[in-house]
Amino acid sequence: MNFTIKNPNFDIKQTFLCGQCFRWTETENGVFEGVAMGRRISLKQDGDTVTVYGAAAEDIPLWERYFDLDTDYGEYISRFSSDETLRRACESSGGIRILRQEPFETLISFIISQNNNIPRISGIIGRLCESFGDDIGGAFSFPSAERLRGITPDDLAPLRAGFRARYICDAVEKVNSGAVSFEEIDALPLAEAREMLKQIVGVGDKVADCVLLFAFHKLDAFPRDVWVKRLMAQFYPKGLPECTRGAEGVAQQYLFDYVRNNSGLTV
DNA sequence: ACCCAGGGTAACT
DNA sequence: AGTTACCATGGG
Repeated sequence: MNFTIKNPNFDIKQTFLCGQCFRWTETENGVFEGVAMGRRISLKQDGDTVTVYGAAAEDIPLWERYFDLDTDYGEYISRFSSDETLRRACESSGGIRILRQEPFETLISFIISQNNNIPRISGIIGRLCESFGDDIGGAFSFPSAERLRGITPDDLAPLRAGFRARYICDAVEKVNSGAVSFEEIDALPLAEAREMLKQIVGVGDKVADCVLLFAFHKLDAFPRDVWVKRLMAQFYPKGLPECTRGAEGVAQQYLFDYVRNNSGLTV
């Protein structure tokens, strides 16, 4: 079935292409297709109306949660706009919503992301899904940690993930053993949740914060990649402005998308 | 041939 | 505590 979403500050193109997720692709003029939570849907946006195609009726609440439709982003935009740089970032990228993605998929995806570029990240993830995920009718789900139990770097050779293969294996093992517990991470404050994720070889501050922001919706997480380090040095040498307090991750994503899409900025 | 890519690790000061 | 080579792969 199909259903529609009317929600302010929701731009599917910005949301899907801002680098927080890797399994949504624009197939034809404005139509996005992808797989999340083992389900395949497509979406199209006309003005403030987003139409979702191919969703099961009972999954509507699940998608509403995935797209974070209950969060008032207008409030963040209003707060941020007291700062001039952030005001411009909101203008350019304020249609981004921080998705509530699946923890395991997000963890593996951002392990793969390190010292890598977005097209190749998507390629490696796609091959992981084709190799180990379930065929859900023309697409493949992201494999579970349980499905990947006991995997070795050699098993992952077809992915061409390079030195990251052993990091993936370590993550699978620690998730399956319970050393890394998503239930505990969900309940823990940012710093302690970060330390739990950093037990995994190949997970440092940046990857951990991406997982905490894009899967666990800890909006105070502030992933510092090369782009963010550059923009912080240029615009905020003394740190983020007060107006971002408690929603640093939302500001991060607006700023990241803003500087990446405006090559005129000297960052 | 060289550089970079949503970094992290190990081995150095 | 702060710096640096190296990591595997692919595109410019």
